[in-house]
Amino acid sequence: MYAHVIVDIAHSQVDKIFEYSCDDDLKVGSRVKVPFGGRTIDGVVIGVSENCSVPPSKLKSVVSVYDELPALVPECFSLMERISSRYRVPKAAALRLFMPSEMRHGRVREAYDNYVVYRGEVELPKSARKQAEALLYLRGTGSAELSELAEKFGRGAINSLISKGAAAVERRRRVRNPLPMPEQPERPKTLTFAQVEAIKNISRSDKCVQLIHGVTGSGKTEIYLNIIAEEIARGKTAIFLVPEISLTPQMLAQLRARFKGAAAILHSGLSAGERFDEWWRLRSGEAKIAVGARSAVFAPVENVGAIIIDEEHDSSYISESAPRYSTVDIAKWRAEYNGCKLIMGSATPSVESYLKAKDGEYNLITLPDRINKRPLPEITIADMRKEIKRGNNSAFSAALREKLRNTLADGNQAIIFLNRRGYSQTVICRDCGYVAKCENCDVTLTYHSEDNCLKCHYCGARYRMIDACPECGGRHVRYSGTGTQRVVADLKELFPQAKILRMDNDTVSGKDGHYKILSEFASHKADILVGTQMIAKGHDFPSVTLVGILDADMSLHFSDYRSGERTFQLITQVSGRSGRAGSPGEVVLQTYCPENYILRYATAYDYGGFFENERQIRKATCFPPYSLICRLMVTGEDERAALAALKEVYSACCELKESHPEEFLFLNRMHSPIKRIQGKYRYQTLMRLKDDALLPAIYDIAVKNSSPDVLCYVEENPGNLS
DNA sequence: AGCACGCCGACT
DNA sequence: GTCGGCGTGCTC
Repeated sequence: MYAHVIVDIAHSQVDKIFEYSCDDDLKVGSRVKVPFGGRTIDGVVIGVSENCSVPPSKLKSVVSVYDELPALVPECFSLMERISSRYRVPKAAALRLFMPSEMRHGRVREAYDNYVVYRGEVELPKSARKQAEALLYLRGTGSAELSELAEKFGRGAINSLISKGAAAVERRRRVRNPLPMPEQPERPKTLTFAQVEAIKNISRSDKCVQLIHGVTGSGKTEIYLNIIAEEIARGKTAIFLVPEISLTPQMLAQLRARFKGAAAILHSGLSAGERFDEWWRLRSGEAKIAVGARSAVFAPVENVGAIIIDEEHDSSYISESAPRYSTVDIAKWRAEYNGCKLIMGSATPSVESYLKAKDGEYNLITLPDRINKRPLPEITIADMRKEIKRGNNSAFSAALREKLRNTLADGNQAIIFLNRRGYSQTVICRDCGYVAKCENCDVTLTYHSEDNCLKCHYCGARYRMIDACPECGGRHVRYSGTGTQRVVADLKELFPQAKILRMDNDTVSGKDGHYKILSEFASHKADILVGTQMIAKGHDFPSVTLVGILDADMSLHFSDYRSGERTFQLITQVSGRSGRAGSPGEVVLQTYCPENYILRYATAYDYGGFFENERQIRKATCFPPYSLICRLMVTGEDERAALAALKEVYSACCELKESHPEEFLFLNRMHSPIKRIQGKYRYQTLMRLKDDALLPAIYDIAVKNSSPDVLCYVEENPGNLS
């Protein structure tokens, strides 16, 4: 037999099938070790054949097979083909998506513990006190972990019992369980009429993609869980995707209560071992539901009955490193392959998806009310220009302060949202205007008070705080702008008795970081949660009755066609954290431009109005989804080499424009707004295209001009243009 | 991607 | 005379 192998080298020159002789029982999908150019490397068997197309002189044989059960399910190969051709990456790069990275090179394995098992009584000398104690204990428990026994009774005593035959050592598999929690009681929930109707609507629909537009708190999660339960009952599996970090304690508890061990978590926060074990639980069929962030769309499940993408609009569903796949694309392909439905949900669907639903490509399900007709929180606009005129220079409007005081007095919780980490935005010299910048990146540094230093939020570099201006020697160095740290400090002064938690990139470092902060807040161990973007997503905190949005218009001023959409989504999502249980919630939205139409629609919870307005603007100006923005990035440490590559790339794009003038709405080359990140210069060719017809050609230009020292890549409708 | 093979400059 | 620079080419 001959194995057709893709070797684990993601390079165009070896992006082909290599043949090896192998045993007759080698299964397609197996991970193997193969000799390759004088060394041994990993590969994946994508097919086997009776005959061989390479000359015998070249032929070598498979060295070893990693797993009994082939790691890859058959579906992977069709996905591999589509990914590698759609995103122009070598097949090996596409294959890597299907396995946790730690599994490559066989770095992680199953974990085992040594157990001591009781075998029976033996005659012990009177003097052997410890042995007698240990034996008594062991008789009671039947078996116990070796390390635990050794600690209790001494390793010597245990060894003696083993040699006398009273006990034996047994190796037992230990399945590493991420975020272990006590057994969750099943809480039977009766569905509302609207939820039942939504589920019926979905099952009746003959369309592949279902879009649930449901206001925050309308009970989308319960709909997902019911659909999953139905599919599991039919013997199918399910994939449940949530945005990057929103695998909240509540969500986990619900899943565990409902599905027990049938749910497996795939998440970047897991340890290598935990991810390995969860992955194999899915692969072996023991677990049926893959829950996780975008990479879980590649979960090793067969016979998929439903794929769910919660918070469909979230930017974390687009991969930011090669292959730059869209999770929705992959999910559609998998749904197609399995003949199942893709169910996407959001309170603020992306303009693109909502348009597809309106146009009839997706089935649209609308849930206009919160559960039990609970009202959406009322949003009060605080005009910060007036506050300043009144002499209030603090970060908090009078209205927000007042409402915070009341909320705390009532024993409720509040969330304060702002989009800026650190203590203050930056330090500026009042004498000459000098602003501290990172040496490796073209961005200003942010002051962090806890370690009294300046940090770069792009590369993480730390610099000593300056007390004099390095340019002019002036001593009037001042902070400007407010960050989360500063807000916490100010709040502590205003409300010394309140317990305040901060959640941003600085405080959630490490495994389970988010989980810890969120569960601390959820169990009411703090009164106020201050945070960035990451507190906006899908969390359910029943006692939160006040949400303060400190800089609502910050994201409005980015020169980006999606800034309006993002601001609307952000305000709606953050507001949705308020008043989810008993008492009605409130929101204070602070802004310097209260008349802005996006803020008007957001405060009125008018998604329909927002969408129609936005759609007309996009159509009139020819922006996505009525066109495709394509950014061809050129980055490298050597500025001259990068510029040379940019020139090549740009002239290739110009040629393309000449042969297809009707496709191009815009074409230009330029510096990226941030000229350097982590020591790499960044140039770009920016295009706006009528449709995706020329995409393959543009990917081609990027691939052809990439070299070891200059990286070229394509971004489609990039989320930000920094 | 690695690691061979291969052809020209400054050293024990 | 050789050691080593990294330019092309191949890996079943």
